[in-house]
Amino acid sequence: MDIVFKAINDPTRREILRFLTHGPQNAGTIAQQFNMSKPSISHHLDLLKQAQLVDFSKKGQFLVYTLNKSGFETIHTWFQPFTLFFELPKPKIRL
Amino acid sequence: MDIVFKAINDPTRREILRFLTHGPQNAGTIAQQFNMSKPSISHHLDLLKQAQLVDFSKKGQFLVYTLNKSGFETIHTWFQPFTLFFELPKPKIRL
DNA sequence: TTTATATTTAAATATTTGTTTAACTATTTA
DNA sequence: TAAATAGTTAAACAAATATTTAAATATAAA
Repeated sequence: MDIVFKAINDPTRREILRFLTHGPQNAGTIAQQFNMSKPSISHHLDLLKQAQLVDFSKKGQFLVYTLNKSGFETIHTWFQPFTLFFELPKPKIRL
Repeated sequence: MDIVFKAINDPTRREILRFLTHGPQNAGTIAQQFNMSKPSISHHLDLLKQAQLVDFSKKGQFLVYTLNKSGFETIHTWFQPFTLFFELPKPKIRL
């Protein structure tokens, strides 16, 4: 659980997640969006992977990253009691 | 925005937030829940305050902390696009 | 094969973070 | 007023983090 919160703490990683809502992307394509070295992005992707916020599959020489529902469910589960407390509009994620 | 994610990154701070769903609590009462020095808890409360996840008011010699909706709304707003993403129909087979 | 491309892993480093002890401020009680 | 209580602020430091450059791995193209 800790790893998910660690993962979304970094602004670059949050941008990567946002970028992936547009669909699956190669590591290189993701790296291009940021003024940052590839190893740094690779490190961020690794952390997002550990948090199960992204997943990847190998397509030839490319690694294609996608959003992974599991990590987001973890966040949702943590957040739920507070939405009840405040009666915030409920996130519509399907569990 | 960054400060909110920083705030919820720490497990002690997440426990404090959870504890406050039971209602307003004095700093001292909060500190008692944790095997940790008061200054450390005070520091965590300060960060939660900066993130607008908690608020406090002075009652005599006591500081009474409560949950603050603002910070949670920030999290909710950030989370929303991902809930929408996972509601979309499953990706179709590529032709 | 050899070379180029895509990406990760490793090593090094500066910055940030969480914790503690000690000192300080404010309020209550005797 | 003096002493006790509630809590914060300050200083110091070890541990964790994000970044970079350089080296390594794997696949594709020539």
